[in-house]
Amino acid sequence: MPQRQILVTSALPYANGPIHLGHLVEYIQTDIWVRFQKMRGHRTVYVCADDTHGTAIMLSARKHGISEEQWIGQMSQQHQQDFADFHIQFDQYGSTHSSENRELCQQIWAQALAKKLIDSRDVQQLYDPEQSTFLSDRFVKGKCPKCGAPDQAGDNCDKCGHTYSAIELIDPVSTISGSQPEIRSAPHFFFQLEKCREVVEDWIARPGTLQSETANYLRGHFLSDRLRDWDLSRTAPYFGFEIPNQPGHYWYVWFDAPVGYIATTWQWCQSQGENLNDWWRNPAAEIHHFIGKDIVYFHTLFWPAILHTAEYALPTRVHVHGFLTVNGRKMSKRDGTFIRGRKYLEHVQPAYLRYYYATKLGDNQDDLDLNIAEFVEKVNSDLVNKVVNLVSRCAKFGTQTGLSARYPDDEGRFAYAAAQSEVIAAAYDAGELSKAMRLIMELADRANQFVDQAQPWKLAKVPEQVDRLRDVVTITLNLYRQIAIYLAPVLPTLQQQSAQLLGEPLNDWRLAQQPLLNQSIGTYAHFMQRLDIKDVEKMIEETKQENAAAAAADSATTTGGGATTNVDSDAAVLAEPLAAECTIEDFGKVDLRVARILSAEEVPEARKLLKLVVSLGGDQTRQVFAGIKAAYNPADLVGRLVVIVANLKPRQMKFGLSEGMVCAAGSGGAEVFLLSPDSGAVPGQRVH
RNA sequence: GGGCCGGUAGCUCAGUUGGUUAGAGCAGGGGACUCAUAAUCCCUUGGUCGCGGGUUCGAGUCCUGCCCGGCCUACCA
Repeated sequence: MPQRQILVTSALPYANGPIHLGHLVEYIQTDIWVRFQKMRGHRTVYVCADDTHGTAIMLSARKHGISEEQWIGQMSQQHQQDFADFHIQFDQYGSTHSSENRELCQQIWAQALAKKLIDSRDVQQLYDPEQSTFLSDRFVKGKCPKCGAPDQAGDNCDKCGHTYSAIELIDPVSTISGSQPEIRSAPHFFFQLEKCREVVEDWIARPGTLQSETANYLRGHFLSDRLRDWDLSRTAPYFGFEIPNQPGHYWYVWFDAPVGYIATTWQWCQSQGENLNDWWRNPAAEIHHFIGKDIVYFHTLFWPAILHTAEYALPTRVHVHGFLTVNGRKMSKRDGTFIRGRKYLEHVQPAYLRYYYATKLGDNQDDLDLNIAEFVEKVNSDLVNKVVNLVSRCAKFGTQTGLSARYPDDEGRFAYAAAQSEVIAAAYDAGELSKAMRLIMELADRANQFVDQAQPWKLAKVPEQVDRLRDVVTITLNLYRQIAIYLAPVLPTLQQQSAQLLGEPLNDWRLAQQPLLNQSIGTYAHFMQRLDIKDVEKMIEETKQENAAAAAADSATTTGGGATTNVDSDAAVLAEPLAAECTIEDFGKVDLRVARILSAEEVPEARKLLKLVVSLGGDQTRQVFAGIKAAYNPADLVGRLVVIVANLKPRQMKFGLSEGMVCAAGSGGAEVFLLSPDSGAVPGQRVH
């Protein structure tokens, strides 16, 4: 098999919110595909980056009172931690706000200008005078100019379906400030896509470039007509790259975002001593984009046109997937189904989601439903009861006997699974992950059937049968080993555990062709635990509560203009009057940090204390005794974020050393309320 | 409004260019076994293939109308 050279990207997550289970459909799918290609021995590079520009990010930074750079910096850190914890392994993770990206954008822009593809003309737009910003359609509401329906966004009416321009809205209101926007005119720069029609049409017609539904969609919706010009610019204030020689004008985020794919590849090349042109201007190298169906047209119309303009290679294939629904419905904050990756990890291991998604993903754009009951059943019945069970039921014998020196007659079972190698590989390669999973589970069924027939538990009772027992173990573990290899792209942790037990790395697809022999077997400890639906339900319940709390807090801040009456009693502040004034320097002496509770346990001899171990990120942990026993159940605390006084002088207590203090409000006893940061905060961040 | 996609057993899905009594996994029912994480193995009950027309010797598969769901519809990210 000739070695392929494959560059793979996932869509760039927008640096304006945490990674949720919907995002993960894509990253997990891509990561599985990449791991598979690497196991097949192909030279594969997987790059991704945070998408950091645009009005929304500018506004978020403003709202939190920090610079855009600070905002996207902490977002990026959070995203990368989430990805790593779901075992998504990028070769390079960058940012669109990088010097490499700016330079590439400038080069591409210069070529577009030189080829006379950029046109400039005035555009009328709504402007928020209070916030001093132009308003994109999503930040304005008004009455539909056609049917008069209230509260419609700036592009189309969801009541009558009429599409219009934001300046046509009746009584428009800025959703940022609540003020009445004015109409202002400003020049914008347009990319003349129609001039690239032939390039795009040829590219779409290349076999393998697109799934048929994507090609149909493009032909039916765009290419049947004149391709409209694409507005590539935005007017200040905007967070992004300023256009050279055009002060006050910025590239629209969708211009510089996909260029981030190249920029991040470039960063990787620099770190590896590779040449960028070997990946982006090399006809022998493949380029694969994985994206969701909502951003198809950016990747399949503008992007190939831009690439062609700048004389880069066009993508080999754009893999488009559908959206995630939960229990058959759109993810919703109110239902608690808008689940953050971090929240998932507090309750369930990443391997289960990776496997479940794999069983449901094909090479199509159908939405994928995360059905909670099915999720639990599938994980338990496939992974625990079938696959891991194979090891679980014979490892004990294997530890006693080791593996035979010669592979025994197994009536063609190993050979069958070895022959399935290419069928399974073809399914992986085509993105038919659900088919690959089905084929692999069939192998697990066959192996379990073998064990039932061979009855090793009976052989183990007869000392003279030890040779036969060793043979049965050899067959079973080799059949299991093939399965572990085939599942390795999906379940890297299982791959490692299996490798350790078998004393051999399972990092190459071809290993499934030859049995492992003459090997001693380590001691087995459960590779996976059965999943309890209660854990999943708890995850949803907590998400629901957090979202409700966040929504309440949000509405409290946005309606804080005096219209709402404050009904809180003054009892608390009277009970504990304010302390004497302190200076900012005084406050600075107290180092408050966000921390995650790693473990919580009762201190039996203590009346009020719980012993907590909290993490400040990395391997920095603190042991803290907190007087919250009456108010909190230890099991409920594990995983949650709290605020601690991190530089408090350690204090030796009867039960051990306390290295900090957990912040809480309340009068004491059962009336104790731990402080939690809003979602987005990560352990180690200082509270200012 | 327009475009694309989907609608197959209780659930999640396979069904290649139309061809014999429509398949799998899970769930349900019965039995076996006891090595294994209430795991495993054997047998088994479930379907007017969204609805109505049409083409054909023959339609889940092709055409057409309708119903339901998802996405897109361009200075939205």
